[in-house]
Amino acid sequence: MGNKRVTSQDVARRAGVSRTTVSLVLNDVRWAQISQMTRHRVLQAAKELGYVPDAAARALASRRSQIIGLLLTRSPRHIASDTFLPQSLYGLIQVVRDHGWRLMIDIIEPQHQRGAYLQMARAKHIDGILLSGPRYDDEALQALEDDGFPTVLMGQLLGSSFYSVDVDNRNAARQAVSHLVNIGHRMIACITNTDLSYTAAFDRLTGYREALEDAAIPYNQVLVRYGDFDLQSGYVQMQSLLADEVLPSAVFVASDAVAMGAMAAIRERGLRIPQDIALVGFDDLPLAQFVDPPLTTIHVPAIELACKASEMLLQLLQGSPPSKKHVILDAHLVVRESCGALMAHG
Amino acid sequence: MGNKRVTSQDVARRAGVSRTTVSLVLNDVRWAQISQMTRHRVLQAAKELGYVPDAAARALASRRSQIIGLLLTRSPRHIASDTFLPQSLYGLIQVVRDHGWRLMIDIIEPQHQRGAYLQMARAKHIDGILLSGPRYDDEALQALEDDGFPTVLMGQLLGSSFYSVDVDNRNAARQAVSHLVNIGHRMIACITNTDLSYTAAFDRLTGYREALEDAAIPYNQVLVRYGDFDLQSGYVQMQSLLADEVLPSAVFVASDAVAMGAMAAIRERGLRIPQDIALVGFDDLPLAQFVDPPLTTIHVPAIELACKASEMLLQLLQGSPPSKKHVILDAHLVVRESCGALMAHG
DNA sequence: TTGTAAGCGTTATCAC
DNA sequence: GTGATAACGCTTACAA
Repeated sequence: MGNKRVTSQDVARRAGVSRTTVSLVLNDVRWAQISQMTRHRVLQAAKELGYVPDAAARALASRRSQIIGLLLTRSPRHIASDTFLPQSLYGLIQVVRDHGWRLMIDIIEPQHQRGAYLQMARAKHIDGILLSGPRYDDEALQALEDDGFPTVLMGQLLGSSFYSVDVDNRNAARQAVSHLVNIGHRMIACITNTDLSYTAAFDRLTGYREALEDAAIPYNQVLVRYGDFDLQSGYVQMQSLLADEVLPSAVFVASDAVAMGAMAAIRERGLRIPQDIALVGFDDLPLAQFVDPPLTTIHVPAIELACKASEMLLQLLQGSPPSKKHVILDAHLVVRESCGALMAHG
Repeated sequence: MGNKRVTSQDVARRAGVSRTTVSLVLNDVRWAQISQMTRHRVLQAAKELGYVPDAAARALASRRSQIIGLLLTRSPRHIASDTFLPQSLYGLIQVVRDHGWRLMIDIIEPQHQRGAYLQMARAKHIDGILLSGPRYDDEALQALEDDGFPTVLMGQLLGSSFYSVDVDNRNAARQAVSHLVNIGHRMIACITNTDLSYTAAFDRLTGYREALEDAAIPYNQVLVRYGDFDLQSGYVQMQSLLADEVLPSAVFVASDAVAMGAMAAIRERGLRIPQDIALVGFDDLPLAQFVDPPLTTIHVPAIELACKASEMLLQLLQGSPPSKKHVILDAHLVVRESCGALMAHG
């Protein structure tokens, strides 16, 4: 209808006050004591005119955009099959919106665009960063750290000063593999979720090694394969495992998505799960309980993780830093049917 | 390091030119002919100083934010299990970023926040909207249309003037169901992807009805169930179908995710796919070919759809409206193993 | 080919 | 309690 843009000036005029007052009222500034009457008049006028503050003007003047940047550090093609992402988004958007902020999303490719973090940060497009999937070999992150830009990691980076939320990948993996050991497996292969420059991948593999060590089973590199986030990679790596002379009796796959690819390869080969090969996954995607057989896996509280991370970042941005720098959420084994029961000896 | 913010003024000073020139060079303004030397000096200075234009200031002055809003119209809990979303994001982010824009994401809940579109639009937070999952009962959309706010629908809304990209849901569904008919099924149930206020759900159900009609099979409402996006809903609705006295010999499930829930219910009941019950899905998620049995489904070019939609919106925003208002991409049946071959008669 | 100057719509610092 | 007024950092007519 009204084509001319409604500004705070218009509201001020209509309410018979100054723009300052309008701003004070609309931003609910505490220390500025506004009379109830004035306050009401302003609110009324704003409503009648359908006034919506201009985001850019506000950002420019206040020096904060009220936007949080969600940065995904994976190659774009991995995003497409990232079944974990929707859960994160769910948690994030909820929290961010409830606080009156917005979410901007971008992908940082491992190889290129190293400086992309800083680009968004320095352009003041965003006030803070939520970084998913930190990598050990990410130098640009260092720059963020030096700048002291408000950042919360979804994941972990040992030795960095970033706030972070994560599960204990190492111990969870250890738990998963120990489960396999406990039901009698000794020939246990591993397919990682992705390459080891991702901290989560590295930690999960470490957990695998530790569990073997606990059971005095020698670590055998021949039994390890490297997944690459998606189903296809699980399928291919499992095929590779199945091509060896001697087959593992169980496989720890450090990602449910990769595990589902692996399951397909096992079936295709005419083998049964868990009778011929037992499988443990990691993530507990919503899908995990619906596949055949239902996947025994590590439950990662994806939504909770996202919520916690965004809450921490918002606290940081609102001047009340969270007490804990590193939050570790519980991840635990969920036993379903892909491991079977106790193995027969031999 | 340098703590004071670098402004275009600083760059201008260093390059020995005015701020205007800096702006002209950095924005690559065509008609303003800048000498190669000046141009070079400015670029050099900007680089040396690590200058990054302030997003808010730029937006305020130019009246465009260079941000595209991706609005998802589903209830937040559906987002969590939306395995389609990652593919869309993949396409979107690619295109948007390649054009130098950014992506802001938000969820519009079916019930609340009707005005949320306008909020973001009027705040000029975003220059254009990409709307995923339009619904027939969405009144707020009308306001957008009246405002003439640049919008592209991922999906369709018959009778609206919005630009849109979609597949032909009706015909694809018809194709899927006809396939079942052709291999001998007559008792064909349907589980929708979600409730019928979503245009895609409505159209797919219509396609189902049409295929039955083509085969002179009466439409039987008893055989229809309503899914709700996620696996769980497929599981529950399939159970409901299996609880009837007489079982269908095939089910058309209008979403792969829902179909996977259905598969679990069928297995749990001790029935085999496709021998006892044949299944056709819709979407062709990356997962579809890896489940057991591999799912026969309608392939929807998700990434292409997202790319196309964002390209159209960008064209719109850059003043060169796409020639076609409504783009329909090809969706076709992919035959895998969840339907089996020709049925035995009887 | 480049510079001057007037906005853009807020917020924030003072006075009153 | 409320109102001037100066930033905020950039774009863009218009002038030179």
